[in-house]
Amino acid sequence: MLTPRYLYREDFAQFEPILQDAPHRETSFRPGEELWSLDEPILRVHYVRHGIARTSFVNEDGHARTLYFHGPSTVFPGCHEAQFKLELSLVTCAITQMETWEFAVGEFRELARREPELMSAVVENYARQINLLIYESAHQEYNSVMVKLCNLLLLLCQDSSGNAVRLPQEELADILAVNRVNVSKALARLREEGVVLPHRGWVEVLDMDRLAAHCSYESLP
Amino acid sequence: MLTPRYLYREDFAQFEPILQDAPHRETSFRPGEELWSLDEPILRVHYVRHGIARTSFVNEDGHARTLYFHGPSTVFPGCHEAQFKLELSLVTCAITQMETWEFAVGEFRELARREPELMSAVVENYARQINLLIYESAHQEYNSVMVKLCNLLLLLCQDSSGNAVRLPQEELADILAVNRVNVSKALARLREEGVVLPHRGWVEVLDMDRLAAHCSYESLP
DNA sequence: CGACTCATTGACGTAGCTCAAGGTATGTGG
DNA sequence: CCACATACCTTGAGCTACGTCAATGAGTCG
Repeated sequence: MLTPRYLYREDFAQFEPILQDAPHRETSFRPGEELWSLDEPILRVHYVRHGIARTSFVNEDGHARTLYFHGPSTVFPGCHEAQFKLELSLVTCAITQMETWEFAVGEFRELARREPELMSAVVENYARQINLLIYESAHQEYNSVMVKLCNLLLLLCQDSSGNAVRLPQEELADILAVNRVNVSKALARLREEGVVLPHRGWVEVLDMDRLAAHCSYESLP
Repeated sequence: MLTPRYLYREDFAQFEPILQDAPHRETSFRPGEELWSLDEPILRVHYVRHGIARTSFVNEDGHARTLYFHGPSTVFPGCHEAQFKLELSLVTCAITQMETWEFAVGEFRELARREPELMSAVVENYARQINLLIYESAHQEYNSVMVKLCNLLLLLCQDSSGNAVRLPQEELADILAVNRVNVSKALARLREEGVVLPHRGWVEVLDMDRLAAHCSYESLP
């Protein structure tokens, strides 16, 4: 039974030889550079060789909500044919140095049709996205900032198999769609309880069990 | 450019002959009957011949959030292999009399692998779900109850190509994850403005243009 | 050292939740 | 056709979690 994941990685590792043989362009991005930008329809697909990118949705007022992170051996944004208005408001931004293989979305789609295994992996990947989004919109929405934050910290620790969440508080707030100040206040309470130790730019989890005790059922493994 | 849709229909109409030939079981459901229930892993796929179902996510505390509606010629929930913990909290319930063809999920998956066109339709369908969920979790979350409600009414009218939303206020509240009382209050304001006329069990939209004026950019066609 | 980003803390206002009481359509059985 | 039960809807009062604003502090880098 799988729990939601914010960081995607390794989902397409087995297809690297196939992808290498298919026509593509080798591209690289510096930290902060955008893989695609606002108002840009989705015409390219990236296979990540190295580095991590963040995809977020930018509202009319400029508020950005982080949706997920893409790590090595992942493909995004996908290969569906329909074009959605909302996709124009998505931004993907390299947060570390990145190397990718870039495909035209139509060619990637044809490749996937010829290779049923690859197509199945695309479906699995979409299913994982749906799972995360249902989790956020149907479950997290009802939780208090405190529970939301604990859920997020727990899931991020599971993603990275460690006890360090290497994101600044503003990033955490953007993932949760809550105010940065309230993230700080919730962390202060958790620090008093001895559950976490906030640092500049990252959060250290001291007591994973007590963190889990704050979490909701859907977030536990 | 497509906007989000809460009601799915006709997406798989062209595959009806293929599906008819594949091994399946003809099933029917009365209004209120559950196609699948809480704590039930997803082992079956339905192709809807007639009627409408509602899928919702049920929280620990019993709060249900409506995710989407499935109408004629749609397939759901899909055919991915991974099993997510969250899926145990999903409930699909017939809201009208329904006739469906039921497939074992594994067999449907094999069928889709043999028929690339069908697999592509599955991908398009997943993409549409992702689009709706991003809309809800990244966009609607920031809006006030008033704007949320107007967005929903507009999109539902587009789904049904009419000016009547045939859902009780409690259903609207469950889609928006807001309180039923606040839906009532927002509708009262819209009634004063002459935009809508609330009835028992449904809402009539009197002035579509002024309704759209309340809506946010992402919700407009 | 100064400039920058990131974090902390407090004061304040308000949107939306909860509770509660009452009103109005719809359906059923006598 | 009326009495009654059952949804569904309306409106108001009170509370609180969270957003906003603002001022200060603390780590990092050139």
